[in-house]
Amino acid sequence: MRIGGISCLFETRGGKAVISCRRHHNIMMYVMSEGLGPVSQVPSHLTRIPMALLCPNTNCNNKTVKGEVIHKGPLVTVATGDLILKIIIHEEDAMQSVDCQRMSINLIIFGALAESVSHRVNPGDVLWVSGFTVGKSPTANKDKLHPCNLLLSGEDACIYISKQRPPEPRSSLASRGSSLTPAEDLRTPRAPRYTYVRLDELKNMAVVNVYGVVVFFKQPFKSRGTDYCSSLKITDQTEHKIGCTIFCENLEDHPRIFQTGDIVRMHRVKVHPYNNSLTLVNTFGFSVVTFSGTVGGGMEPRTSSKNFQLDEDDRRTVEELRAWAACQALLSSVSAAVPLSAVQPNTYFDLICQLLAKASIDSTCTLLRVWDGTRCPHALLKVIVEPNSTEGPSSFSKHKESHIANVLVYDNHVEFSKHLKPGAFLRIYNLQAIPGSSKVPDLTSSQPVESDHLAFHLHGGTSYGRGIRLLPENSPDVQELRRAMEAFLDHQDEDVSELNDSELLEVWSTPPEFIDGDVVDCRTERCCEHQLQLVTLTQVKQNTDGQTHHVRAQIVSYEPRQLHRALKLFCCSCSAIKDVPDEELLAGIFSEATRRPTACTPPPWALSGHMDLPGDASASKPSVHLSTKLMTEGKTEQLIFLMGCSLEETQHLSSAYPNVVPVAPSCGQLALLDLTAPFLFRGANRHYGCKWCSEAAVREPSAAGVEQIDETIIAERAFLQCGSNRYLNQSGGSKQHSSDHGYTLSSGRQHRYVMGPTTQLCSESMKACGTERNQWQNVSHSLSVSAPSQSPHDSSCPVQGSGDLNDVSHVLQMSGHGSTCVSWRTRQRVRRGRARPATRSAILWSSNPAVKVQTMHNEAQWTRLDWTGPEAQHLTFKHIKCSVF
DNA sequence: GTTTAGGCTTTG
Repeated sequence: MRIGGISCLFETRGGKAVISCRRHHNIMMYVMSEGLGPVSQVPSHLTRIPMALLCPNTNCNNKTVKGEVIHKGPLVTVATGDLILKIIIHEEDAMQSVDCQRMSINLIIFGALAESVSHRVNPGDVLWVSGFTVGKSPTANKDKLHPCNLLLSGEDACIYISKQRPPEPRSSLASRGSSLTPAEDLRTPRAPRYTYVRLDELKNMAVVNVYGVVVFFKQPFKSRGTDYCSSLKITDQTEHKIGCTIFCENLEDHPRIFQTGDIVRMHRVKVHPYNNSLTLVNTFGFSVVTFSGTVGGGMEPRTSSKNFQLDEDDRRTVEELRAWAACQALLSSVSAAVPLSAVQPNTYFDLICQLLAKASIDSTCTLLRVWDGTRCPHALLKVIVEPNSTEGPSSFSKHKESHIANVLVYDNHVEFSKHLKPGAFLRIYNLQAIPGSSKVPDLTSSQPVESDHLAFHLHGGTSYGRGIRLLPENSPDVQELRRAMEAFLDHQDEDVSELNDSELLEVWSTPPEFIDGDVVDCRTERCCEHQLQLVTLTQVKQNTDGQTHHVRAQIVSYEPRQLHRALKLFCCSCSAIKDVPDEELLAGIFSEATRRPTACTPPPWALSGHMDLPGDASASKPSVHLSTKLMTEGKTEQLIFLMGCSLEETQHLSSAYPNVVPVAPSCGQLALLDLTAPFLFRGANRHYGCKWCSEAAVREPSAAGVEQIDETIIAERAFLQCGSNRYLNQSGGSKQHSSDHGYTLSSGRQHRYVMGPTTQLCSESMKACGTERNQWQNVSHSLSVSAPSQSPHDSSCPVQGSGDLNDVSHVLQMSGHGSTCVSWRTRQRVRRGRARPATRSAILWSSNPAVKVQTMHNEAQWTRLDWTGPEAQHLTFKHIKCSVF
């Protein structure tokens, strides 16, 4: 409703209308009283449209979308002062047949409406929205919600709110079993509910379900038995504090606690006596769900359970515990996370940060280079490490460097750190800030450690909850971190904009062939000590005398648009560079190979047989060839040669066997497939041969040969892990992967393919074909990058997600071998109420592997690159603005 | 239907 053209806030409470008008805000929000039927208050000219039917060209005139709020994000203030709020609503009464991804949708609300809604809407409320526009959701691949967003801004945007019934005064902890109203029973038949026991009513050896506020916790650590062990202490309104010990083999089954004050719901824990008190230990069927402890915060359950239930009573219980805990002293003394800007010397604190780079110092110490967008007022410890021992960028701009903290983590945390990737968001628990000099292990005298600087140490062990936790993207802490980083980057942009582009010689895509004859203004933040002599980039490239030139470069756009195209296969032997083949092409090569006549003489060193693939009794069985030598050494499964498998099946099997080589009959003998296809599958990583340098022959592997693979793999382990982490899954496990690739990768007992009892061994009449050693030397020479497949994510949103992009640049930097392509991070920014991609990315190629391309770490600033003449001949500039100086 | 650990008074 709009009154006299003045935008208003209109509420009805208990049947009474409350109208307030604000001249300067366009707020159209209606809070409907519970007593009145909400539908009757939504204007009749609005037609409800099911969420499933929403698409970017939907006609939104006089349409309304209804849904229950299942998530409310924080109110975000962007650099321009605009406000943005994201809410997820769920269409509860959608038809069963509807694609469930389309039943929940993001609402992006801008301006004053965002602020009002943020204050008045809570999870559980039901909204009718109108006056929206439909946009493509850039996060659909990630959040698995509706492929569209509803955007609410401007005068037409309007939200009708039906408030959730206020909590009843009774305690929901007491008697859940009888709390259903008859109406609820009739509407939705529910699974049996759980009864929760208060912490003062625990009976010895009873198996119970409990709720509690976390007052202490340790991250899961490896026990001496088979499991990881989590230790936590919880309390509730009874003020009893109960220790809990959770043993689970899988980390994801442990409570996902980020901080004290979080709320846990545990099912099936057993009460054990210990030291004159009671402890809860998980028992069969255990499951745990964790919620943020923030009053009014989101209700996203953190759990790995697939069938968990969460109803109104649960939400109420969580809110009651939140409200209760907020008034207790028990949590006020806990160490809250502290930004770098507020770190005090000689204190222990938690740091929420992003990992930028890491480097191993020695077997007991790893350096984590982190930042949180704020600057520590104290001088920070500098640790000098070899650039090639660093994972992630080895240097940063001076400005960014001043915001980076060096964290030294010890002992058990070293192991955990191995799994961290640059770009990850972390909470580091119980960091100590130590002033003064600090000895860092294994640093030579040429690598001095500065004194009187603040050093951050994460000591070994798990005492005081010491540990590191990966934070998910949707955590409020990460969102806040991102805002701080955006602020940093925005500030940086302001510095850059002071440069006058017209004063610079700009070169797009290719180096210029001439200079206008005018003197180029060489003002720059860097001073060059050499004599300045202006030359063109062409002259730089043609120069053969080895003179060093300085080139100033700034990225203005990026290529290729599809990120996976940024990865190239590079052959060190012949310097060939080629694209990573896409999945369709590869599938075709495998498919063609399976159709070949199978008559073939296996080599004499192999034992051959068949492999049973589950669920495919009618199809011809793939052949498998194993090395007799490896078998006698007990390494039968180290390396298998597979014939007659599709790409998908090969990928499946590579999750169960460490080294899988696809082969096909060729001229009656065993041969590798066309070398366009990978010749070795190692987990999620694929290794490619070079068509020009490698022979497509299969030779007998030896233990030495297999070790050679291992050496190669070990040498490249970090970058291989990168590939595997990116393309296998995000959950850290090795089980699922579906939509991105169109097939599922599985491992573990459940889906493991086995070589069944039908394996036939026929070792006679086989023929050798070559020596063993060269084959694997070829392997080490020709393998390059793990192959990403063409995923819908890449093709539709090439610049989405800094994580992916970080991965790419990371992979490229790690690829070593002279594969000199460099990529920069891009970032998505929100400005003036709209998401606007600010692309700062480029790829620089060198056709000569000997040329080491210098890295530019600051995507928005001019960076100086130094090359000597002969090296420059091999350089190609793409989509960067260059100026010689 | 077995085992693991059972905070903590740190500290390279």
